[in-house]
Amino acid sequence: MVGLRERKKLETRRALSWAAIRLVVERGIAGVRVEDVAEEAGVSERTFRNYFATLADAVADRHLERSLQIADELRRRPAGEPLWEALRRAVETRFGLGAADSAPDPVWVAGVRAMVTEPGLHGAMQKTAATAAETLAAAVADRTGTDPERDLYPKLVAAAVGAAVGAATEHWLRADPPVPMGPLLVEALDRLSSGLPEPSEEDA
Amino acid sequence: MVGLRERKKLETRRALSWAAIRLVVERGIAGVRVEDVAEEAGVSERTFRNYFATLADAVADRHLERSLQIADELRRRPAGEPLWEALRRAVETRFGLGAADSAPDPVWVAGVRAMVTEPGLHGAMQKTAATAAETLAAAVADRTGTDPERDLYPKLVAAAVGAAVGAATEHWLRADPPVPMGPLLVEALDRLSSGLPEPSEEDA
DNA sequence: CGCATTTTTGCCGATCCGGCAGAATCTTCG
DNA sequence: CGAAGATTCTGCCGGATCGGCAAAAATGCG
Repeated sequence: MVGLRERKKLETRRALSWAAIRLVVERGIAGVRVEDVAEEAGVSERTFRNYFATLADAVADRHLERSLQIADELRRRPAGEPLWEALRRAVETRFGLGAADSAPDPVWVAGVRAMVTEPGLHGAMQKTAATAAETLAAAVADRTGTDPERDLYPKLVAAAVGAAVGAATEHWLRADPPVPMGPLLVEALDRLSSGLPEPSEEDA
Repeated sequence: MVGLRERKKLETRRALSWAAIRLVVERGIAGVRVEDVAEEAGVSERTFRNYFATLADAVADRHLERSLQIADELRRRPAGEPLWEALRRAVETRFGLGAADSAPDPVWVAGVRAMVTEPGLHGAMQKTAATAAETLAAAVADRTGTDPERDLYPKLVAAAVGAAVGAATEHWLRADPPVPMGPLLVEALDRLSSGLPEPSEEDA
């Protein structure tokens, strides 16, 4: 039972985050004040601060929400499925933007590009990655019967997956001509689960 | 030929960073103002800002310097050595604190603990990791004859190694009773280079 | 020593940041 | 429905951050 309150809160949060993304894409982070974002979202500056500590956090929030869904999706995969298979599917489902058939939301793509490009956003992005990794580690631990507190394994897997997604994203943004995201993700994860052997020859 | 100028500049930088670490360990990040750090290091607050954008950056700077050395060390490894062997040695050399024989610097350990513990430092730490990963990726690319711009491989490896070091560090800090860092690092990297297979049974 | 270059510093306005308390809004319960 | 209770929004405010600017100090060089 989600009351009106919860819903409005989430609405405000998303409105603020989207406003922050739009404005930062438009003017660059240096040209955006917290006040501007608050106004764009129709709340006071003080309210902005009730939701986010910094402008960068607001920008990164949409990315965080997406990232956290990987763990959700992993838990949703059938129990019998091998871990890396499940991880690949989970990541593909939640991050496989830019498929050949459906064009991704241009605002979102511009937003991601800004997040990767603007140095002022890197901190928040990395913090996002860390949070997502922790959540994913818990899901991996549950699936593999390990303990995040005692075993190195789940956090290692989570961090490695995060690294793979990050590397794939960066590569995807740079790609010219554009390539679909899905295959890049699959390639990165497959390499990971094969132990990252040195590429034998030119595999351009 | 490094002039007096260069040397003094580096000295000031390190003095500021160490001062920041000491004070943050002592009072927590919330209890430290930039002004305090500047005073402790014997320079003006404005000068602090010539070196670091934020207090957190100053704290993380020693860690950054260490992290960048992994790439140096990798380049120093013999060319014939397999990549993962070289990576393991490089990481072990630069990060293998807490060996059974020599106790690590307590101030440094407390500093690392603070960096991992204090949420206010996470952003700077992650930024550090990202910078180090980029540098390491370049070294990996050189060694494997790949191109960081075109190939996914070097960044993927660098990010994965960073993840392994991070997971090992976190685990090391939590370990009670304390365990030496070296073996943890080796374990993490070996698992990586074996494709992170699911742990078969209880391997407590 | 005297000049060129680089670094340090004080000054200052814009902005950030978060505690506080009252107003506004939603929720629960009689 | 209406009042009490809980939560959120907002204005106010002072301390701290942040970075541009130009004068002063330190360093390097001929």
